[in-house]
Formats: sequence, structure tokens, C-alpha cells
Amino acid sequence: MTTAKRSPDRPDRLVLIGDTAIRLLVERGMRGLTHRAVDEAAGLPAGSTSYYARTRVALLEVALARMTVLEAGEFAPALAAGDLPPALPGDVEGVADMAATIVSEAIREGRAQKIARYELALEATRRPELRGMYDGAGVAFREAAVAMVAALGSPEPARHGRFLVAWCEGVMFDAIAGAGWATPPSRADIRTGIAELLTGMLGDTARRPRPKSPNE
Amino acid sequence: MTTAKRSPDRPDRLVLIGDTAIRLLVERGMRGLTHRAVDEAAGLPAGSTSYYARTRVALLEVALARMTVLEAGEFAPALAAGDLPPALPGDVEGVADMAATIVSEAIREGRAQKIARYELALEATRRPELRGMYDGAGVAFREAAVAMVAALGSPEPARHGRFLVAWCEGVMFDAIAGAGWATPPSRADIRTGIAELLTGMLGDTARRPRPKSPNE
DNA sequence: GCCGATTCTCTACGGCTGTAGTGGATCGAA
DNA sequence: TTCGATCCACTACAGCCGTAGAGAATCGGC
Repeated sequence: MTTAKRSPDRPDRLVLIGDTAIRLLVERGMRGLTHRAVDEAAGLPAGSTSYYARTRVALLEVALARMTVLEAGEFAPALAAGDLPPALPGDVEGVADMAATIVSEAIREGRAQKIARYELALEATRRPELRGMYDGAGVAFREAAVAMVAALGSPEPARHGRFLVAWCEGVMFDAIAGAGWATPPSRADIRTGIAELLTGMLGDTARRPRPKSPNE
Repeated sequence: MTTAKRSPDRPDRLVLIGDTAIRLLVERGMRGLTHRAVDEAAGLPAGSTSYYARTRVALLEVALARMTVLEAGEFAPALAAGDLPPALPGDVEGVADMAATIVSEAIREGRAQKIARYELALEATRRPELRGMYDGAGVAFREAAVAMVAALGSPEPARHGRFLVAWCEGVMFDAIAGAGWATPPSRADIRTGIAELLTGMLGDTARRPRPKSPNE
């Protein structure tokens, strides 16, 4: 009942502040994100951001909360459509194809959002208040990965899901903020890479109990 | 001849400033790295950092240069000892073992340094001056990875080397700054994961030319 | 022992930062 | 319509920031 009533036509100020904070984080980094800069960039009256987010950590929380919503919105269609987990025990290619789409788009259209996310991840390293919010944000995505590798027949879905996500994160970081920024991998390369990773995970223990060398 | 002569006993001020800047980057983030903070944290007379690094970007360059030296020092023993590339065409386990050691140590003892590196990578996103220096820093490491997978028999060493490094980076980021910070993977898990990735890479194209589905 | 050049210390300055408080505008209930 | 409460715009303030320059200290050649 404290913040329940708002006129529905006005795009909630906190959303605007959150979006602008994310934009500043991307364009100017953590040093460029200030209360006054948000006011200016968002075209808000001076002091507005300082009112809605009284302290700096509150401002970071607004940005992180907004980013959580944005990221959830990205995966919502795929998750809601029941596409994952694909549930076909051997469909490595299908999973690789879908994951490659996500990663490839994250590198290109989603580049800015990823930079903001990295910035907040680093900040969460030093601010316990942000840690919980950050960790909670990607939990649905990570659980989907675990469910997916489990459906593929992984004998260790927890570890395999975690490493699958880590592979994707590493490719994204390299392409967005790392040395690979100038030559981001093609969607096809990513797809092949994920397929190789999955094949290695499933082939070693699931399909072949132990014999390490191929049969010929 | 401009900066050639220095009394050899004094630990070069720039090294001390660089080390301290890295420490501040880890402990307080980009907003905590300031000329005055370095002076104070390093016990230098007020204004020293501002003299050695006249501008802010100069200070970041000092930190990045120092980090490049530190990281080179870590891999120097292994590289100098001729351990890599191991050069045995099928020695997946050996390579996985060595890489797992590097990653596992980076997560634990090297955690702080990695945080500083991420911080600078993000900054390089916005500062072209830092970009070249950052990209050049890890080039030896990445080339070693390419040489290694080539020695293992990879038909696409460039792509495979890149993705191997990306996998490692992803695992490290997750364990250091991501949601996996509370439960970092064990060295054994990392070793297994790398072995799976390499098996998938080499098995799919090298050992079997084309037939995509298993033969049964 | 002297002196010019280099190396360093210290201080100044305009500008930006986080945060809090004050007073006016707006809204819903009576 | 009146009035209390909420929402918001604006201002104040103490402190820290990057950067530049003036002068002291130190060093090496003579």
C-alpha cells in the first residue's frame, strides 16, 4: 500500500531511471553513473534521481532490478513457448542451434546490456547488497540449461549445465569486452562449438561407458 | 635516455603505483581508483601519483602495463620449461590437467588479479587507448592455446583454441564475479570439463570425418 | 665544491559527487 | 470545497576529483 497507486499513463519514473542508469553504465562506466547524470540523460528535473534513489547503492539496485526484468523478458518467449527443454535425449544439434541463437544475439543486439551486466557483476563483488539480487537474476536461465542437458541424457546435469553456461559466458565476454571484440565468432561457429562441447559431455560417459577411443 | 637512469635499489615508483592501482581496483572498483587514493594506499607523498601519471588514462595505463607484466610472470615458468605445447597428438588428459591447474589457481590465488583485469577490460570498451594494450596482454597465452590444440590434432586450431580459452574464461568469471562465486568448481571438475570439451572438439571432426550420427 | 638539470613534493583551483532537507504542487477523502 | 497526506522539484553543503604549475630537493659532470 505504500507505492501501489500511480497514474497508469506515465511510464513509471523508476523504469526510466533504471533504463537510463543502464545506458550510462554502458557508455561511461561506473564512474559515469551518478544521480545528476541520470537526471540529465533522462531529461528529468534536477534532483529526481536523487529522490527516487536516495543513496548510491539504491540507484545501483534500481538499475539491477530493471536489468533483471529486461533479461527475463528476453528469454520469456522461448521459455513460455515450451521450447526448452527440448527433451529429445539425443538432439544435440537442436540444442546447439537454439543456444547459438541466444549467444549470437547477445553478442550483437544485446552487447550493451551485457556490458552493464558485467559492470554490475564486478560491483556485486564488493557490495553484498547487490550480490543476492545479481545471483537471483540468472537463476532461471541456469536452471533451464541444467534441465536441457539432463534431457539430453547427461549423467551429471548440474556440472554439465553449469559448464555449458560458462562456455557461453566466456564466448560472450571475449566477444564483447575481451580481445576477441574485433572478430566476434559467427553464429555457425558458435553452433559448432556448442555441439562439440555437448558431444564431449555426453559421449564420454553417457553413450560410451568407458572405451575412450572410437571403434575403428 | 629520457628515463634510463634510476637508482637501482629503490623499487621503481611506477611499479609500486601500478601494484597499488591494481589493488584499489580490486578493493574499491573503478570509482575507488584515484590519484590521491594511490598515494595514500602506497604510502607515497601526496601528489606523487599525479606526477608519475599526469592524467587519469595514464594511471590506467600504468596499472594495465603492470598487470601485463604480472600475468606474463605467471605463465613464464610453464612456457619457458617447454611444457607447452605438450605435442603429444592424443594427450587430452595431459592438456586438461595442465589447463585445470591454471584455471583452478586463477580462481583461488589469482582471484584479485582477475577482478582487476575484468575491470580494465570493461574500461577498454570505452577507451581506445587501453584497447590495444589490453588485447596485446593475453596474446601469448591465446597463441599457446592454439598451438596446444593443434598439437593434439585439431583440424581447426584457431577456432578450437579460441573456444578453449573462452571456456576457461567463462568458468573463471562465473566463479569469481558471477553467480557461482559461492561454490567454485573443484580442480577435478574443471579437469573433467576441459577433457570433455577437448574430446568433443577432436572427436567430432578429427577422428571421424563426417558421419554425424553414431553408427548404431 | 659548484652548478645546471632533473626529479620530486606540495599546493591551488574549478568542477563534480553523494546525500539530506525544505517548501510547493498535487491528489484523494470528507 | 477543504484539508491532510503524499509526491516531487529544488537547493545546500561538505567533501573528493583530475589536472597543472611553482618551487624545493637531489643528482651527475666538472
